[in-house]
Amino acid sequence: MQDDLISVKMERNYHHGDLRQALVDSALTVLAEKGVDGFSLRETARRAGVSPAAYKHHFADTRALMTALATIAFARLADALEQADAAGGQSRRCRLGAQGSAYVRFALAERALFDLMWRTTLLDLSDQALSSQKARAFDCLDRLVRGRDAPRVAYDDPAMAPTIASWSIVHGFARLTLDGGLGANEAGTWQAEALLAAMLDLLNVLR
Amino acid sequence: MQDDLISVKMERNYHHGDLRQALVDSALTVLAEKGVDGFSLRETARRAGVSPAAYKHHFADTRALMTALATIAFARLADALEQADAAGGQSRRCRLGAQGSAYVRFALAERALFDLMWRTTLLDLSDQALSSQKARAFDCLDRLVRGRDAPRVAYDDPAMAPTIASWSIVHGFARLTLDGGLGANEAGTWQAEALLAAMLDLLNVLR
DNA sequence: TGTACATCAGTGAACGCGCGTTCACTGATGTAC
DNA sequence: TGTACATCAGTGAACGCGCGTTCACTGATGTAC
Repeated sequence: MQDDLISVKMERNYHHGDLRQALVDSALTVLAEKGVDGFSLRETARRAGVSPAAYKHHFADTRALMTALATIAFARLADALEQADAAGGQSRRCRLGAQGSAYVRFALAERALFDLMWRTTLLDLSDQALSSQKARAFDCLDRLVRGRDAPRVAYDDPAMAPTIASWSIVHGFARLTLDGGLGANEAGTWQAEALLAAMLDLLNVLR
Repeated sequence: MQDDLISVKMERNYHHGDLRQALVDSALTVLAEKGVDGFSLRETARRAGVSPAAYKHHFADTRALMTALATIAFARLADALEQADAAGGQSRRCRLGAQGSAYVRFALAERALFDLMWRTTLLDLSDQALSSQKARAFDCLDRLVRGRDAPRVAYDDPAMAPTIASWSIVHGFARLTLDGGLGANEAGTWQAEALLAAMLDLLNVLR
């Protein structure tokens, strides 16, 4: 009863309560529905039931909002990879398969979010939160492939080849599947999982 | 002298001569300069020195023009792959390296064109010329990996795994390099070639 | 060879669109005394 | 506890933009007789 009154009051408040979160939520919805190219800030405001100028108190510009969304995306990806790694069992080969499969599943399930993560012209790459979540995802794979205690080296160091090869193969497969490079995969008949497993078996990356 | 008069006459002609080709040419320029997202038909018309409506006699709509550009892109890619394959020598392993390297070089050199090829929402996927050039590129790699006489099978057939794994690794690497997934590669210090070679060596795809 | 006329390939002004952002504003909240 | 006032978080109308496309048109070309 009391709660109802409060929540009604909050909904009708001139001051929103947590508009920032509400904007992020509806932005995620709009993004998922319309895709990266169809995304619009006005539509996001509309969904949040708020005027198109309201967002300015929470985000400097569209880029800032997009960057927040991409940060969430990388965080979710990192979560998925870490979870898959933990559930992957003892064998490193199995864990590699589990991570790769989680990567592809994430890309296929969250297509627009996955697109946004790599549409770097739309993002603020100097954003700390973004790059730290991105690093979290990368490190999860790198620790598995190169070993937990491998020294940190530059991305273009030859020692990185196994990690980058693994990342490339799952990333490339996800992109080709999403972008129709591999024929018609609309019907869902595409055996992404099985094929991916077969592909990772071709990769001499562990040991 | 005669030629000069003729060419001057042609330039000033109310009728253009070969507007279709001129539009394609300036579209390629605009695309390279502005990228896929910054591309505009009006700008293309401006560059061709022609009114914004003129294109209608040669292309049904923007999508048709984009599709023509993507077709050219796939044709160029297929050319590059075939050439690399021919120059790759006897060893299949070397030819694989040569094709992979050509693929990545194409992507890095023709960034906007490479982007467009995979931006399928902008293209008319039912276009015959487009799909035949796409197939040319795919077949070039497939013949090398699965062998010249391998039976045609569906893309999601397990027998396709080696071809798709190879394609995925070069495609993924190209995309990650372009999209900054692998750290700052602006300065050109990125050793794409060497790293790619090391990666392909990790792939057990031939024999 | 000349003329009438249909067809073709352009023009350029205009339309309508949705966008991100600006602006002056207003209503609610929090604080000082 | 009550009041004055600064601050904050919204409103909603308006601006300017460039876009793709439409429309009625016009100038050049090709063809029939």
